[in-house]
Amino acid sequence: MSNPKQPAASAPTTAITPTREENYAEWYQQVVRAADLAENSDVRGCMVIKPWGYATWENVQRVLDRMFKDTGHKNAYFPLFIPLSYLEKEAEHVEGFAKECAVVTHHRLQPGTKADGKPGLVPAGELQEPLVVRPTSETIIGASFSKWVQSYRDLPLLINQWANVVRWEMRTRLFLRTTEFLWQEGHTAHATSEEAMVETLKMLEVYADFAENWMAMPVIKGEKTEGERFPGAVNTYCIEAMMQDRKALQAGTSHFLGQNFAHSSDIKFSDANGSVSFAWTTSWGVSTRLIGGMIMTHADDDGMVLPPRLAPAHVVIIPVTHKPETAQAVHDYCVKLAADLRTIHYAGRTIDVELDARDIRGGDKAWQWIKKGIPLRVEVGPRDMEQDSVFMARRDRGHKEKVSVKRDEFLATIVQTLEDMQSGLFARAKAHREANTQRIDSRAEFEAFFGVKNEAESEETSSGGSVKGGFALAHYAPDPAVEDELKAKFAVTCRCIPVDGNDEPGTCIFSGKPSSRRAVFAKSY
RNA sequence: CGGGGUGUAGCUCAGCUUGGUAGAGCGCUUGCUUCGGGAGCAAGAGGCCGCAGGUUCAAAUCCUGUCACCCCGACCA
Repeated sequence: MSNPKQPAASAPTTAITPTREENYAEWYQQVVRAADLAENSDVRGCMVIKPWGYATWENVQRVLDRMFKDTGHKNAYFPLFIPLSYLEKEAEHVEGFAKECAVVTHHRLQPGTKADGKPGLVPAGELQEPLVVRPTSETIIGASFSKWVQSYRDLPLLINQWANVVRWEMRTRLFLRTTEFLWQEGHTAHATSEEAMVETLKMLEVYADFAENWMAMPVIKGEKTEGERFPGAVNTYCIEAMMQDRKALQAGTSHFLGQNFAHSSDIKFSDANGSVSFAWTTSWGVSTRLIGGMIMTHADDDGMVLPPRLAPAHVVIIPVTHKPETAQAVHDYCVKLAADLRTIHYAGRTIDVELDARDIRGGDKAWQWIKKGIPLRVEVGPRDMEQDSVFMARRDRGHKEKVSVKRDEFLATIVQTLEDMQSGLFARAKAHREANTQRIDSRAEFEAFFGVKNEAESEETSSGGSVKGGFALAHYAPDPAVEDELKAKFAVTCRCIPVDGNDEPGTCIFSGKPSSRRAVFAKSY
């Protein structure tokens, strides 16, 4: 494939322009579009999740839902609308979310004159009390919990809901931060502080397990410092992943809420001795942001790369049928191959197959699937059929690197091949994180590692290849003032204080105070 | 809410300075030739130039107003 307009030495072409090196943020948008995962809606800040993206989310849901049920949780559904007064009950909670709430004030439209003087429909029937579109559901679920919990025998109460929420963000990006997004939120109530904390950490573990073993995205489990804590929580735990541009992505959170929401929602129970106590609650969630994490962890300059275990389809069969005399036979052969593949079990379901018999050119077709990130592509033409073999390409290898495999062998090894890709993706992502994680032992080293803010920004827009930083592991005695300064000067935040048990005494590189372990610092999404 | 920018075909944009009946590329439709890795040629469909005023014989173009969106900041899963 040569480009007549360019000299022979022209750079290799990529399916996505710009490349990650050239402009990471724009590359991300282009991958989402080229992979047909989602698109912008006419509604500001909202996205349309397209079938390929939604099917990926459905796989996330299916696997996580099983994990939640296996840990004793039940699904339920609570209203989209939250009375304003509910939100006002928990002081920190209001403060945290008030600035980004969509508020419903009317319940009817009627013909009238709009603000711009034109005739049209105008809101009528003002509500006595405005309703807030849930930015999260602690308060309204708390209201139910207070009714459901009377006795210690009602505890623990382990509930999850799959829902949409709305947070009126200033700046949005597909999957990573949209005004409306899909998520799950777990809400639990317990008799003791200890039990609630065990739950909080158990679900953190579930998230880490899912991220690493299903998304192939290595994560660091840790606790947030005060400034990054969920509004109203006593402790917030998180999983943090490193994206290919070395920025951190918070991929999931689990909160120990203490008795804060039990107080504000009046969740009380009588214990075995007949004395009344407030319950201890937790909440935890992951969202469609995970899809953004998958993209930024695995995708390359040719588009999406899906971890096989969560891919909407594992393999696409592309019949090569441009010779009319063999077209029908090839097609029949492919239908049979698809049927046989669909009997094979993999990662909790059967192999999902796309048989792409569309009447478009083969090269174009193959590239569409490359961009969508399907793990395996197999071409079957008359020559392959004669030899009873398929021509297979893996998405984690070069797009020209194809091998002829006997049909039986292909069927016998496909599970192993997919698992191989799955673990390969994880290993690659982990190696990238480790290569860009540094132990930092002084403030000077820290500043050199991240550079000053303005410098970093100009680098980002021009050549992403020289962006400084990554994960810095430094001793730190938590202090909000220090974090404010780091954010202002370096656009760096304390991502978390890891809970991996690797305690190590030292001194804070900012204050010189004693520190019992290293924290993770990074630029973040 | 501050600072910058942009509204023209489904998408990306040119045209505007210097007014003269609407353009390109991609995509789409049809036909022919191609076809084991992003095809070529030909024909075709598709736009009240964001909206409202004004200037003018004449406005995508100049003027005024307005709305929307985008980017940068403050805020965030």
